[in-house]
Formats: sequence, C-alpha cells, structure tokens
Amino acid sequence: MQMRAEGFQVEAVTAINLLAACGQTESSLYGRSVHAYVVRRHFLPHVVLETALLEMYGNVGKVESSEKIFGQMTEKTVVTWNNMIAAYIYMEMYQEAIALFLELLNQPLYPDYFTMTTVVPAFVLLGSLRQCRQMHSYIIKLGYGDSTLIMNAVMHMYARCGDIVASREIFDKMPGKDVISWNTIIIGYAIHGQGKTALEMFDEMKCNGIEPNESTFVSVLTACSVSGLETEGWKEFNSMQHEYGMVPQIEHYGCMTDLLGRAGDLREVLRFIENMPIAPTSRIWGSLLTASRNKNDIDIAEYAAERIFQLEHNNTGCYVVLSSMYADAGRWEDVERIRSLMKEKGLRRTEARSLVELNAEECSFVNGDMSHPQSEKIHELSDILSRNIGEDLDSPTNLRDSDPFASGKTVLPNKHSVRLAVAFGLISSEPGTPILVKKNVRVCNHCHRALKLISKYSRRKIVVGDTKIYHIFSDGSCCCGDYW
DNA sequence: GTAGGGTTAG
Repeated sequence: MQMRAEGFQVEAVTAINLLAACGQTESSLYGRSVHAYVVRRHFLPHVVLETALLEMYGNVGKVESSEKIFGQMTEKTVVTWNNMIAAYIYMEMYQEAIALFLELLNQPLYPDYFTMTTVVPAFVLLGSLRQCRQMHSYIIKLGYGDSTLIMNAVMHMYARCGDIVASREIFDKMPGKDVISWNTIIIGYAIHGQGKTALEMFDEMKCNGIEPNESTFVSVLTACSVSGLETEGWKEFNSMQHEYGMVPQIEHYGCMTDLLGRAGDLREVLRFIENMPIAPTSRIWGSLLTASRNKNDIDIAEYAAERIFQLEHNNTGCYVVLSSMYADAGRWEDVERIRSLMKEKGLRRTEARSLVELNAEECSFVNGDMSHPQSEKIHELSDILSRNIGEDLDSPTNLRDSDPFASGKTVLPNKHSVRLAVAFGLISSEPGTPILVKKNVRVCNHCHRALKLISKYSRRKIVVGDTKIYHIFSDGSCCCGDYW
C-alpha cells in the first residue's frame, strides 16, 4: 500500500513536469492528453496537479479551461490564484485579472511576491489612474512598500497611467534605489515629454554613483528623441560607446533613428540607417516611415514601407500609416488598393478607444460612440466646440473615408473617440480642472490641432496619453512641439 | 509545482 502511494506521487510529479512542458507548446493537444490521463488514473483532486493543469491551459490561451479547473478546485493555494490571474493577463483580460486579485484579498491566503509582479502590469495596461492608486494602497497595506522591485513597478504604473508626479514621489522616498529605479524615472519623464528633466535625472544618477546599463541609454535616448534634443542625443550615443565601452544594440539605433527623423533631414536618416553596423529591422524602417509621415514625404514613406514588407509581410501599422498619407494627398485609388490588400490578408487595425479619467470612475469611448447614456449631450458639446474653434470639418480628407479598415461609415474628426472623451470630461468635471484621457492609438493630426484650440477655448489643461507619449494641451499649444 | 520590476514606431 505504501509502495503504491509512492508510485502515485511519482507519477503525479511526472505529470506536473510534463504539463509545464505542454504549456510551452502552441496548442493544448498534449496538455489535454495529460489531463485525460490524470483523470483516468484518479489522480485528482490534487492541488498541485490541478494548479499545473490550470497553468498549462493558461499558457496555451485556453482561459475558459483554466477557469473551469479553478472553479472546481476544492483546495487552492496562492500559486493557484497567481496562475489564474496570469492566465487572464495573458489573454489581455485585465479587468478580470484585477477582479480576481481583489477576491484573493478576501481569502485566508496571503498574496505573495508573484501575485504582485503578476498583477501590476494589468493596472498599467488598463490605464486607470484611480485603480492604480487603489493598487498602490493595497501594496502598502500588504507590506510590499519597501520592496524596490515592486515599487519600481508601481512607479512605472503611475508614469504610464499619467501621473509622473506620483511616480517621482515614490522614487524620492525609495531607500534602496537601483539602476532600474533610475531607468524607470528617466523613461517616465520621457513618456511625459520632459526630456530635459529626464537628462537631469540621468546626471543625478551618475552623481549618485549608479552605473548606467544598456537600458539606461534606451531611456536617455528616448528622452532626447521625444524632446527633439539632437545634440544631447548624439552626445549620449557617443558617450555610451566611448565612456562606458558599450556596443549600441538595435534598440539604441532605433532611438537614434527616431531622434534624427524628428530633427534632421530624411536623407540623413536614410544614410544613418544604411551605415549602421547591424542589419536594420522593420522597427528601424518603421521609424523612417513615421518620420516621412510627419514630414509628408510619400516617396521615402513608400521606400521605407517596401523595406518593411520585405522583412515582415503583415505589418498592420505600415498599412495604416501609408493609407493615411495617401488619403491626405487625395490619392484615393491608393487608399482603396491598400484597403483591398488588407482585406485579402485578413488584417484589421486596432479599434481606437479613449478612456477619460473622472473623480469616481473612468469612461471609455470608441469613434462615433453613442453607447453612453449622455451621448446626445456629449455629441452636442463636441459640435459646439468645433464651431467655436473654427474647425474645418468639410475638408476633402474628412469627406472621404481615409480609414482602410472602417466598416464603411465615415466618422468626422470631432466624433473621434478622444474628442468624445474630452467632451465628456468637460461636462463631468469642475471648471479649470485638468482633463486626463488615455488612448490606445496615436492621436490623429486633425484632433491634435483641434485639442490645442479646445484647451485654449475651454481654459483647461487637456492631457492625452497615446501609446508613446503624453500630450499636454494647454493654452493653445502642446508639449510635444507638434511632433509625435 | 509559480515569474520576475525598467527597455526604441505605428
């Protein structure tokens, strides 16, 4: 009998290890057969084995199967909970991940290090500052306020969600700042368009005797790039090689391409790319593409796009940029050509979405959104704002649908998600208070122009974070200097 | 039996 129990245990451990391997494969095929085997052999219930099954399903993207196991387990450990949270995050189900984390707080279990490092990214990706603050307070309550690792993640969470001041406060209070703490505050200022402050922090870092690493230079060069600090960028790029003996990697060349694309002439960027000691990736050509979009040079854009397509056949971003350039130039046949190409390949662009932060909640809008109970009022205000800032909604680019992925209906710029979010922010907050919006795609040129004027007209600071930086619209101008 | 803080475009 003893022998048999031991044999069981050995087999269960084998199954657990096997499941970890199955989780690394593409499909649930192997994992499912191990699952069937352990059921057949009556190994269940077995908390570790069930947790391993749950994790395996999470790793192959079968979150419903993970949920089913989680729901049926009679005994759960904190590892079980961590893996269920991770499964949600893997499927980008951030709200569910956070809900489960909150539920865990009510269990007779203690969330551990793993829980924290797993769940914090969910808050970053969700983008809600209100929920970030809540998470911060849980972390303190649970006693992780002194952990450099976790507080670095919290700093990053605040910066990404729009509160660089809170990020800095944590940084200043941190007793054991390490190189990642410094890298995080530097990139945080970069995200907020404060390149100069980022460079000051870099100086301070060196004064404090912290040795920069390769990532530090990614942060520093990004900061130079977002603020158009070309001379400083070159200086740091040279110093990383000559003072620190580092060999710039592709990501550093990426930052330099961004920097030159903003500051210099496109031919110069092209020369820089062609003289790079490493082979340019599609990310590098993408940087040139972005620069040519911003400088309205279709020839170079087409060249960059060609190079991207040689390396990557289905680069959605590339199609998006090209088609919007064609639309701006009134080249509708080309827009149509891209539209059908995309359709053929089954590629779809991310649906634009804007989240506005209010006191007690946040509210999300898509382009032309009518789902909000106050939609009528929101759209009306957006129309009033358009009139008052003298926005030209009848320009030829707006009359045609420049979006090759749209379902046929044209959404006027003043009904873009960011504009509805701002309008709702204006009616739902006190006069004079700033408005904070987060967007999952780049702000379009038209809305960028309009938001500058709306900030002046409404006498409000309007902060809009896109995937790259935070735009701060105030009194008719934007901190990005109209390059983003 | 877990995963792991920061890191270049759209």
